[in-house]
Amino acid sequence: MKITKEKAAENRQLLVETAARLFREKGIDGVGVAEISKAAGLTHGALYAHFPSKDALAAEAMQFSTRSAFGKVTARPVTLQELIGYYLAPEQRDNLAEGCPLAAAASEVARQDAAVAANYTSGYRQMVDYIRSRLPAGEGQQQQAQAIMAALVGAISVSRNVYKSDPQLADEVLESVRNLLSRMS
Amino acid sequence: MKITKEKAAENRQLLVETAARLFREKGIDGVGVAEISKAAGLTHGALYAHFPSKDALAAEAMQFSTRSAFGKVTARPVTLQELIGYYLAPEQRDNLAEGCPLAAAASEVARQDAAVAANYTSGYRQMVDYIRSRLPAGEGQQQQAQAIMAALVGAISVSRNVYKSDPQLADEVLESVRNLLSRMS
DNA sequence: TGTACATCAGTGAACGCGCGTTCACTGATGTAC
DNA sequence: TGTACATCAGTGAACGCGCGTTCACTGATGTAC
Repeated sequence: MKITKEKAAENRQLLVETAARLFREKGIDGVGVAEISKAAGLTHGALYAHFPSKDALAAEAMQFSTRSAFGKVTARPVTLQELIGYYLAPEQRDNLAEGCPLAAAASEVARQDAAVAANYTSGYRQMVDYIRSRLPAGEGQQQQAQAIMAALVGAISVSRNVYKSDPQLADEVLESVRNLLSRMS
Repeated sequence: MKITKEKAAENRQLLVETAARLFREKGIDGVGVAEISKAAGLTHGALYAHFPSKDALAAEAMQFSTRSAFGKVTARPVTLQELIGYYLAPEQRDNLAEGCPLAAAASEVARQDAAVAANYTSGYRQMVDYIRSRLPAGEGQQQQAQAIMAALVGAISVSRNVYKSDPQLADEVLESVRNLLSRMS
């Protein structure tokens, strides 16, 4: 049952988007190709018509989710202050599936396929460049931007990890890093 | 072939230590009970004589590794400056198996058993308290300590993730956060 | 425009494999007499 | 101290299950005439 080229392209894109969501939610090793395919309304055989392997899909999903997260941040002009507030909101922490992949895969990427890691690195660089563009000109701009991005990733990650046993502590983590970064920018 | 109580206790401890190392190195979902048992010189059956499930072992391993990492940090009196330098050294990044579990499991704990998460939270609190004790007295001490710990976790995680595609960038991340935290403490 | 056929996205059964867990069994240790 | 027996840490085969991947097949689409 062949379908139109247009529909096939749609299905491919749907697989990437579904994978990007599920990988962030459950981890790359935490979801199978069957689950991804089913969630996209297809069978796993169809997935292999579009991607040579799960790793290849993971690499493309990482690219998609970094771009998508970056797009949300840069949709309209925001100050660094607003960016930090947006990134470290409890809603971001609780929205794993659509959140920043740099945090969602924080301890997983180093163990993944090289292509996945390469796309993670690109996503990180893109965010650092954007943060840098919002910093006052001067020496150490690049370093500051890198430190801010790393602190954001750490804050969201730790907040998620302690959330189940101590939701109040989880909120405090976000607030603390928000204050730390505000004081210095 | 029963063995002495003493030897059995040793074997149990060996399983915990081996698991703590392997879980940090490959992720909790990335190692099986067979691999852990074999690395400890036992069979998986023996593992189940000591622990009711892999989750139970994971919880104990998390407790062990947080304590062990904390012990290394507090072995001798150090300033906050030294702590940050120690934690954000490239050697720490490259020594996943014996490093800080708060970073090694950064994006994995939220998806794990509640007992694992609870021990992660205890470990985090312990580190925050220690950092706090090294901060100059004053308002916002607790917040500062939390922010520092989160930034440390983020820096190590991001540095590990970008290392494979860009080792130089990985070093820059560590240096940037080192500078950020130095400037404010 | 109508017909014949090649293409190929998608289906679903099957593959080998490793997972966490269970369980009957072993045999040296630890204990009771 | 010596003997008889209960205990239980550890072994290894087996369990059902889900994993990533392969492949023969289907049938509507797209193309060539």
